[in-house]
Formats: sequence, structure tokens, C-alpha cells
Amino acid sequence: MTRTPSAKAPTARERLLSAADELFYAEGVQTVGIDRIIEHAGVAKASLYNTFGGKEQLIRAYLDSRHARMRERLLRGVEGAGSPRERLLAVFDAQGELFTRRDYHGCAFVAASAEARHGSAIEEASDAYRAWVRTLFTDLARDAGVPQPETLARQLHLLYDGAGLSARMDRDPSAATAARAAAAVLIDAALADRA
Amino acid sequence: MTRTPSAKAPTARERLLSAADELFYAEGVQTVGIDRIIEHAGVAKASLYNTFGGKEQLIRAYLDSRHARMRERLLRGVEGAGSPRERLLAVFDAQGELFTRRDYHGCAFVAASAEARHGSAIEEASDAYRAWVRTLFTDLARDAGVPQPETLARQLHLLYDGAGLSARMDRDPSAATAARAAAAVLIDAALADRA
DNA sequence: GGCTGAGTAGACCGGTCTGTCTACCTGGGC
DNA sequence: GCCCAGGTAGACAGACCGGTCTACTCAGCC
Repeated sequence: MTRTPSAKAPTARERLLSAADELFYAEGVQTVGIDRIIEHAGVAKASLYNTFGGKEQLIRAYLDSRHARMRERLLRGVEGAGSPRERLLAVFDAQGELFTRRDYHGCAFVAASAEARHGSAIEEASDAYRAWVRTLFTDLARDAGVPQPETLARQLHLLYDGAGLSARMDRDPSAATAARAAAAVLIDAALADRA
Repeated sequence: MTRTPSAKAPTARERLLSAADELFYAEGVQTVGIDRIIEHAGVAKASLYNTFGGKEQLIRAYLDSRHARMRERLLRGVEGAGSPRERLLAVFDAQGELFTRRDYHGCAFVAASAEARHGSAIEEASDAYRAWVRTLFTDLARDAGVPQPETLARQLHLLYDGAGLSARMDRDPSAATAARAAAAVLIDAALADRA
């Protein structure tokens, strides 16, 4: 399917995904029209419809690629940390690196879901992303030996969401360190509950 | 200006605001067009432009009314609580009441900001709302006697945001109780830091 | 050398968007 | 009785939307 040429000149598919990633993320999937994307990609309109089938599927592909990149980013951050406790906190460090980028515009899934219909492809992609994050926190919490890993994971996920939202809405990258500090308190409290 | 007739038949302004509140909140300020609103309000198009000047100003008025209602809701919840600690937690209870409503669709300001231009009236309204929430948490934290009320307020605001976001994205109203439990841990930890 | 698949350029379609405008109605105060 | 503010109904403008379609180009492979 995806032959990942990459070495040679980028295919129309790659150019479209790259343009979609840039424009959809910067201005929103509703606001940005097909014409802007094909122009920015330097690609014919027919290529978009032959390759993806329509705007909705292009949005889906854009979100899936965001999911994959976020997964790699968080896992890389986690594997560079030592103790289980530090691995949990490393998630917030990895997230916080994004906040300092001047093109940071909030969580792509939150933005895309804002005006999405119930049951849409956007909702599916968001659900998949959120489930993965939850699982990551749950696995790390279990490794840390807390009595109720699901409970701690849920609380940390709230902080994770809140940090991304605050970094965007308040235009304040320090949300990551605030979330990290709060996470440390919650983790230590959960660890203190061990028998 | 606003003579608040209310007793007699609702004015065009009131009908428009009511329709905007319903449709904008349920489907998004981008998705819902002028025509849908004036039809739902049973009002002529000219009335909208005479009264508000345009869609952007109508959105602004819609957000301002949401802000006012949310402020009343949270303050009512807080004033019903006893100790300073309970007053802080009451914010999450008041927020959680919203989550159980089947028409809950997330934070209106987050949704409206998702695809808003930088510097727009939407951003102004969101900033005002968020500043008010932050001040509420800060004042309550100060009343509770924690050493660094701003720090605790910031952390609780993260949980508040995360709860609203999770209730929407995960379609799970129990986000409020999870946030409340996490908030209790953070509050108690902050209180334990007192000299 | 000819075929094929991927891609290009751009006209075109029906529909929708915000916003403007004209023309008409109507009830309450003077 | 008259006026007029505030409202209604709806045509209209100009832009843009997602999507379809035709006709053409061109590189690589058999």
C-alpha cells in the first residue's frame, strides 16, 4: 500500500498530507478548504480525490499521522527516563517540549473534534488517540506499583488534557511544568497508599 | 440599552440570543450559519444585523451570556459549601452537574476558540472567562490559607479544564468526580506545606 | 515503440456562506 | 390621525464550499 518512496521526489499523497498537516493544524479543519490545500501542496484537485476520496478521509489521514508522531514523541521521552515514577513524569516533559514551539496550536484532536458530528471519522480518530494515552498512563502507573493504576492514570490524563488546553488557550507553555508538579503530588500520594 | 422586557413577549434580541445559544453550543459557531439562527429564532435577517451588527458580534454576545451563567452557577455552588477546602471542591461539583445533562457538549469557549483567528472577539471572551475562573480558584485557595494560592489555583484550573475536556471527548460525566478526588489530594498537599 | 498509470490544469456544478437592500407591516405615543 | 421605531419577508450579491469531469502530459516498463 504505502510504499514510502520518500527517497525520491515526494508523491502527491505525501505532499497532500504535508500540506494538510500544516494548514489543518494551523487554521482548523473546518476553516481550511480543499482549494487552499491543493494549492499549498502544488497538486491537482483530482489527485486529492483519487488518493483520499474526499476531505473527510484526508482529515482522518492527517489525524492518524498526528497520532503516530505523538506516540513516538511520548515513547521516546518515557524510555529516556529512569525510575517508574520518573517515567510517568517524563510524559509531561515530552508534552511540554511541544508547547515551546511557536507553531503550537493546541491538541489537534481537540480542535478537530470541536465542531465534528457525533460518529464522524474525526471522533473515531480522537477516541483512538485518547485510548492510547490512557493506556500509556495506566501501564506506567502499574509499573510504578500503585494500588489502583486506572485511577491514577485517569487523574494524570486530566492533567495532561488540562496542560495542552491551557498552553493553547492561555498561550503559556509553562502549563507543562505546572502539570508535572501536580502529577508528582498525585503519584506520591498514590504510592503512599501501598500496603 | 438592554431594557430587559422579559415579562412581555421576547424581543428579537432575546430570541436571537436564545437561538444562538442553542445552535452555536450544540453544533459549533463555525458550522451554524446565519440562516439557521434566524429561522430558529423566528426573526428576520435584518433584525440580526440591526441588533448585533454581524455574526461575530452575535458570537461574542453568546459567549458573554455563557460566561455570566457559568459564573452564577459556580458561585452558587461555592456559597453552599462550608469550609474553605470544601468551597474549593464545590467548584468541581458545580461543574460536574453540567456533565450529566444530555445536551452537554464541552466548554463553549474551548469549542469556539478551536478555529478562531488570533486576536478575535472569541479569543477576548475566552480570555475573560478563563481569567475569572483563575481568580475564583486563587481567591478560594487564599481563603483556605495555602502558602502559594496562585500555584494551587493553577493546578486546580488544569484539573478543571481537563475535566470539561474529558467529559466531552470521552463522553464520560464521571470526569468531575475524578477531578474532584485529584483536587482534594492537591489541596491537602498544599495545606500540609503550611508553616 | 507503444502502453499504462499517475499526475496536471482548470472549467464547471449545485449549494451555502455572510451580508445588503427594498418594500411592506403594525402598534403605541403624540 | 399621524408618525415612526422596530419588526417582517425575501430577493439579491459576491464569494467560497466540496466534488466531478474532461483533456492533456509524461516517465517508466515491457
